[in-house]
Amino acid sequence: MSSQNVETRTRILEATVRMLEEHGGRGVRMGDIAKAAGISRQAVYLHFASRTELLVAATRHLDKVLDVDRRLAPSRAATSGAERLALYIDCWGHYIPEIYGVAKALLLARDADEAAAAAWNDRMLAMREGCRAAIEALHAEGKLAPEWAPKRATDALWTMLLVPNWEHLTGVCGWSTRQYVRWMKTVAQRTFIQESA
Amino acid sequence: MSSQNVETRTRILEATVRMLEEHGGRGVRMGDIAKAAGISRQAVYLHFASRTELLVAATRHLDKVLDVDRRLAPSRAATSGAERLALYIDCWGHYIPEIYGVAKALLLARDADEAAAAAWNDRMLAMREGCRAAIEALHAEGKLAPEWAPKRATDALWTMLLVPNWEHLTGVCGWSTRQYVRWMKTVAQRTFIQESA
DNA sequence: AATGTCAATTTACACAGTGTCAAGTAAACA
DNA sequence: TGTTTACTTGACACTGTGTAAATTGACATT
Repeated sequence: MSSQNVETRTRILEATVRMLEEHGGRGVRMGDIAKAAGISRQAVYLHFASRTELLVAATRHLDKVLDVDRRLAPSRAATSGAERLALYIDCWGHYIPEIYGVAKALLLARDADEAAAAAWNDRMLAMREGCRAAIEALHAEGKLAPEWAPKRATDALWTMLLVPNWEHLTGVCGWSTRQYVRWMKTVAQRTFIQESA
Repeated sequence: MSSQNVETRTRILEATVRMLEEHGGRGVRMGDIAKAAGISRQAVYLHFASRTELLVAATRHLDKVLDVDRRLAPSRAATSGAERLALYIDCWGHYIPEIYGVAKALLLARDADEAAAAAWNDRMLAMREGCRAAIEALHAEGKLAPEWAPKRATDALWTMLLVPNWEHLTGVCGWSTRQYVRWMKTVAQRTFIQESA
């Protein structure tokens, strides 16, 4: 793998991310990406075996560039379950708009391609892990509202935070991401945190 | 339009609904539907100009068969805002699994076809109207939690009740529809109904 | 200077699914 | 008998993905 090879690969990934961002993840073809990267469509296949593989690689590339781990640090450092929950929602809620183009493309590819579905699943399972940790922190403090088993609460929080909900609220309803985050925090607090007398 | 014509049209619609139910709205082609209806693929185009048009007609057909209006009656007859909200969630929550196949197909077609997107939008706006009415009923009683403007609360409830959330909870998380309905009611109550002292 | 290697190019094509078009058929009806 | 209606068959255009083969141009090795 020569350095030329790596450079071209990176250029393709950057072009992919750029194009997907610009077009909201819709209607971007292999040829469009190739053109944006300044190479031929077929040359893209020298680096990525399929469209899905390219999308998955673009997702990973973007995660690296945006440094997910650093962003998650505040939530991990929280001193209470309630704080951890709020900080996690903050982090994820502001992350969504930055990955939206690529995420949407993968989300769409999912319908046609099993591999894309699996890749998206993986990603969402990683996100679920954050939800689980926040719920677990609450549970450990005895602050999880008593009617929720931790697993069930995790599923519920996980579902609330799914990309399509952000998409609908900001796209169709016209909310800002800030409003979205605020609503998610409110609902999560009222739903999962035990009311203290 | 002869009676022969109408009969065939109905047969196509029924085959469409059946096939989409069976396959969860995925991977059903025009040829498959034609075969299920006992006619040639091209004959389908004598009745419906495009796949999208067929899907939209199938949606309407199913709505008629399942009699949405009758189902909504209990919610409309509710004597309090809280009751109206709960009954609406009940009604819609149990309706989703019955329309899921067709709804999913339309949801998928949306990505490629503007007309499908518009049709789905229409449908969802009708659903929103139910949300609005429930929130409005709460608001009229002074029971809407004070931090929510009615429009914003409507958007929030609307989003919660979107099909993908049901899909995720019942599909990926393995919840039953009953559990889904229960969780939605709980969240809606805690989020939108003012805590009385 | 000849040779080999490698990235990338161009051209061509297979495949799936939608939608169109033209010609033909079979029954109903005037 | 001729016409209309509903449908059939078969062929084909279009789009986008993915595959394959022959070619070019730059570099490195010997």
